[in-house]
Amino acid sequence: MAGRPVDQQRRDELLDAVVGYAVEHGFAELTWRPLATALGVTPTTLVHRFGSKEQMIQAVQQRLRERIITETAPSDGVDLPAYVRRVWERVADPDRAGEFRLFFAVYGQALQAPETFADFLGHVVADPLAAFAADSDEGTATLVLATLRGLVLDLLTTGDRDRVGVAADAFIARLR
Amino acid sequence: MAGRPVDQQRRDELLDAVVGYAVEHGFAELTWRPLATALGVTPTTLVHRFGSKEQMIQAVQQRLRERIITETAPSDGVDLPAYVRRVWERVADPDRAGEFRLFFAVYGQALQAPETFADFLGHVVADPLAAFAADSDEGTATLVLATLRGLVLDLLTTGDRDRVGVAADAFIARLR
DNA sequence: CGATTATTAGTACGATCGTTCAAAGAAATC
DNA sequence: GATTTCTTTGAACGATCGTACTAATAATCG
Repeated sequence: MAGRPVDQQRRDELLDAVVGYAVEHGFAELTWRPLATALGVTPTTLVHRFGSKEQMIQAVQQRLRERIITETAPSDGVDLPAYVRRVWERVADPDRAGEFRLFFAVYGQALQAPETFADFLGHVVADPLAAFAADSDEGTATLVLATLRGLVLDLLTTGDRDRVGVAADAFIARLR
Repeated sequence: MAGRPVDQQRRDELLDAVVGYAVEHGFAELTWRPLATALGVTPTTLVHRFGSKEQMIQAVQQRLRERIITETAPSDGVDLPAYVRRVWERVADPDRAGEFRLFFAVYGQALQAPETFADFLGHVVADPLAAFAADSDEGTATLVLATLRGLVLDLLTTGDRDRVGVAADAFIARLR
């Protein structure tokens, strides 16, 4: 008594397309009709797939976490400065700028609707913190995470790779 | 040939009320009718006062900058560590948490709509950076700003004042 | 006083929002 | 082949959105 099986590949493909649309057009413009038009489907298809807009948003932020937060780990046994440098090079990658802009857009909205984004807020600090704390103490891990996030914010705002790069180098050098 | 004079006090009062509403209800819920109802006026009053919703948003983010970014300056001649500590104590003030949540909500949206928020993005880093750079070099100023912003993000997310406070202390101590 | 401008209100318009409903084709099991 | 489940569609609903228009009242200048 099993009907047509779930097409997981199609579901992942749809979610990735939604995230891509959000990266391009902004988190605030994530509405059924323009999104569906851009994806070449009807709004009903998206509604059926995600259930509701809030559930779709939850799926998007969860995928974002997978793409961004999980990128932090693991350290592969190298020492902390080398580990932090590698993470920095990843998060400062210009190809990732769109993803991080969306990340901070979701983050900002999450801070103003904590109950709706409880999942996001529960992991956005705790997960990378645990990764950094494995190679240092909790205070240093907190500092590393905060500094990296702040530097990325600066980079996304000003685009000044030279100045921000110097600051990142100085920070990493001081970790030794 | 001058008619009734502009009531600047009333205008400031209205803008402050709008910012207060945004702090409470979130940046995403900033729409004419619920806002007007909460403020005890009609939507038309707000439209006439601010011109359009986009102009109102611009006014809100400008007021936010005045409240938050300007709070960073000045250093009053004390050395950098003492200056940074004083700024940290201000931005970590629990009474300011609502304002900073709104700040990061606006910031996140600004990153995804740079042309609309050009004013905000043009000042959000440059202004405090100039304040910190007056007492240090550009690299250190960049690092200080990024770290403070990141620590505030952590604090708003987790509320873990102890852990974040330890990290802030360690950072400031390392500035000497 | 008359002219002018600011402030506030009431009404209404078109657009877009999220969501629901009925229905058709596709892919699996029995 | 009948049944079941997944996928997708088109049409439509009520609600809310930003905004324009008209008008009344208040405060200033000439």
